Amino acid sequence: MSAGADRHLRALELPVAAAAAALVGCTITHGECSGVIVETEAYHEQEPACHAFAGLTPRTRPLFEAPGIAYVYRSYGIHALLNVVVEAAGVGAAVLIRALEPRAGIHLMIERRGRERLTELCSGPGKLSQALGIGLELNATPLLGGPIELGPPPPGEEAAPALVVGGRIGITRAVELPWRFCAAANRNVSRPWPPGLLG
DNA sequence: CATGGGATTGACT
DNA sequence: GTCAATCCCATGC
Repeated sequence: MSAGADRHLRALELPVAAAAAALVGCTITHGECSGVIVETEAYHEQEPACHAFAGLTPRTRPLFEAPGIAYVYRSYGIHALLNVVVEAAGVGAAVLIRALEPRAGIHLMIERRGRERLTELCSGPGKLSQALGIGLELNATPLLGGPIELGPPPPGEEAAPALVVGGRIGITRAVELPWRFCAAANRNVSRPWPPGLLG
């Protein structure tokens, strides 16, 4: 087994921010569609941007379960957002998958999204759920051996990618936490940087 | 039971 | 840059 082939498994054992960083480069597969994770954010019950901050409720229950299951919830009444639950059972923490680089099932992604440009298929948390056909019915399902599969980096891509770290997007509280992790210079992130900004 | 607010996106000025 | 779509759920009466 080559180095890095179990990175997704090790990520599930880490504190949420480290897990979010480690998951960049790993893969998400649903049916015939798959992609490489290029953007994540960490959420933890001890900070107010996290749903689990409100405590254990019917909505947040999956966040408090054992690591390795999906937390899928509806955002703005329209979009399904996919999270990877991490940290020990009883602790509410999860990694939001914000963007993928499409790798397989691209024709089906195009059909579901109604767009053909590769960078418009999975470049956002709502977009990737639509592209992969992930809905609320997959909330709390396992990510190892379940309908959605969290996998290691593709063969030959086991090296940890360079990351850009910053504040999380689209929230109003705890924006100062540096808990957003993007694959540097990847065109599939939800908010690409202007040309040249990365140096 | 009524209300308000989103971990977003796409269309439009 | 602005803004509406749309619905689950936490909260408060």
